[in-house]
Amino acid sequence: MARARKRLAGAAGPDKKGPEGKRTKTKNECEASAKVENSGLQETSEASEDCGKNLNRYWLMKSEPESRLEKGVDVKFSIEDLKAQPKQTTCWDGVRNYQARNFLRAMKLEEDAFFYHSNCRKPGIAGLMKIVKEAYPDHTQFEKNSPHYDPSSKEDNPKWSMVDVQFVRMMKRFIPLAELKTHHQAHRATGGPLKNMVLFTRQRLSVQPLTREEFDFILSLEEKEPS
DNA sequence: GCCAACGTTGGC
DNA sequence: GCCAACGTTGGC
Repeated sequence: MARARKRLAGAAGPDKKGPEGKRTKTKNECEASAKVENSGLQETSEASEDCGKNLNRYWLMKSEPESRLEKGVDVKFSIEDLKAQPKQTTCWDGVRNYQARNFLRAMKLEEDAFFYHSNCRKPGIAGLMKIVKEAYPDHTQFEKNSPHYDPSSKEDNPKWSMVDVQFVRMMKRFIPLAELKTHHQAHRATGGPLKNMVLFTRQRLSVQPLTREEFDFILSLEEKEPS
């Protein structure tokens, strides 16, 4: 059950109603399957380009590898902590942002996700994990002692979700945020694969999608010398 | 520790 | 429904 507390996502705090509702965007042509009902994030491509087989999506999930107390509870959870879990699996609890939650709900079994270290001395991508259980209610929203307790959420209509993730491997080398940013900035000029990477276009979003091109490009960086 | 970015709250 | 105040995220 992992005591682990992942980083909550985005602004926090209890809420009332949430910017839900007007989630309409959808890519209709692909129908039912992979629709991420969230704002106008990944505007173009992605979801729509592969109605055929790869409805697969790729993800980046942030967690804090260094100790920090939140309501008296240490929220530290690094990739080493994930490796140390039974079956190297944990539930990704504590996400309290609607956009991030909607991405959690869009995740499918076996999809890949980068494990990102945030709010630390060396921010960046540390490793790879995969989704091993699709979205279900985050129990910590009902736990009064949890830093992520949400008194406005009711058991018969849970507001927040989580998925289970399993460690896959470490990156062959750690990919620092600064390096990703350098590529992002270059790609904005050249039209390269990281030009729209959500890590830079939507700050503070702790669960985010990547395109296949972004995912593959980042994997290719493993083979290169640090820039 | 600073502070920019940005989501949320609540008065009006 | 606008928008200023406020709180959080997270790099530096």
